[in-house]
Amino acid sequence: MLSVPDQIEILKRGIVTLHSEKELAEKLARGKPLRIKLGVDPTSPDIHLGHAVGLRKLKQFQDLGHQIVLIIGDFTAMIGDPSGRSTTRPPLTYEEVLANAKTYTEQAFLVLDREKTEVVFNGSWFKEMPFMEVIKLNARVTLQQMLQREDFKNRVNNGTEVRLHEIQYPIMQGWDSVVVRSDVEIGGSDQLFNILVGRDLQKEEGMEPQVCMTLPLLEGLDGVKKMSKSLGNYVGLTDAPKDMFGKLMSIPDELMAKYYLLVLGEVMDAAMHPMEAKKQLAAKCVATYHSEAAARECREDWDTRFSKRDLASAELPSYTLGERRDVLGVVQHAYLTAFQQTISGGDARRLIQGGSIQLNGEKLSDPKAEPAWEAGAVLKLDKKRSVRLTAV
RNA sequence: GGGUAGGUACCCAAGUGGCCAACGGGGGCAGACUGUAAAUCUGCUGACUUAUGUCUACAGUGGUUCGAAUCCACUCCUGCCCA
Repeated sequence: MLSVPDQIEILKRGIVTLHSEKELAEKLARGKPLRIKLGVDPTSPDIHLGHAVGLRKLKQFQDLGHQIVLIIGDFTAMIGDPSGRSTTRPPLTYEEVLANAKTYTEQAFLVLDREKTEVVFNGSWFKEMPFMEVIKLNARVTLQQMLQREDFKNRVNNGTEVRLHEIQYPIMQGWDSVVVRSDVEIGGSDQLFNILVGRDLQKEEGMEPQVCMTLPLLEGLDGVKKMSKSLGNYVGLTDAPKDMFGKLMSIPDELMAKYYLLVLGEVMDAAMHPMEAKKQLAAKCVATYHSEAAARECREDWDTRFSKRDLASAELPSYTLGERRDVLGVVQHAYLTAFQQTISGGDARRLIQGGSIQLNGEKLSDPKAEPAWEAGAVLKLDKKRSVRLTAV
């Protein structure tokens, strides 16, 4: 095992807060593997790069020989973490949560070492908890403490509802720490309050409080809001290589340095042309979650399609005409067969009239026209998607 | 429990009998411009193979009316004040 200062040096990289470095040093100094907790709520089936920030930190701990405890919040997911939210989360059924949990852990192991990770479901202790215990737990936290939280405070002030189950969330997350006897808990910076509740509860149970470590939140593709599935501004770990590459290319320039740091754990070369820097970011990310080969392919594909604007020689999904020959029908059919996406006639019409639909570079702006479709021709559907006609 | 203000499209929000598929903003999509992005400008943003057309939609159910998001009744839901 590395020396304490060396470990701390690695672990402190890229974090926002650490309560406290002294406590962490003391724990590390004992020379025994620490129990590192990260709780994730399977509210959606996919993990994205935002979640991966925490997982990468865990991996560092894991590589240093510590024990990772990944808590799957099957129970807390049904409440939904109110952190940073301005409205109550829509409830999920338990079946949905379990299904999500399954794919979730699979994806977490794209980053973590499966063999060395302890995975527990918090439903295993909350599901059967007697109401008496719930009351006791609740007695330990005051309403005033809860209302200090920015998100609750804002909601109260704005007259938006705050449901009582939502204020249970921090208590439950804190209790998780007691149950798994964590030495360190990791979370996004919005988790600070919740993690600190865990410290309080541990102290009350006569345990040594966990060290609290928070990480920056990764902004999503829009560059402003936190990356999240519900906002649709995320890059999924299992996104197809080309999607992953394309999405990363669409992030605002200002965000690149942060992505380099949090997604790749690297420092961006500020001297590099932004375009090149972004391509490398995208390629490295694809290489991490897919393969080097895939990364190279994506990059070449990107260069042909966008940098050289040479759709003709790019590799595109092939598309075979259906019954209908008019532009409107073909567009709808192409979306459906090549991308499994149903678009309404209205949407198709809007794309056509907006000039998005192009056949070999020529705009097809009349929905009812029946142009001469030829095998090998390139039909552009929208910014990112084109198809190549096969048989006619 | 009492009083009171409300519930309009993805979100905020206007509209208070016909001119309403519903102003405006945000968001989203597309085009031009680019470096892919940002910024800017433009168009679009309920569904139906554009139709002076039909259907579905202004919390829900019923009603009044030639005609309702708009009026009435009841129901459900939320905020605020009081208990």
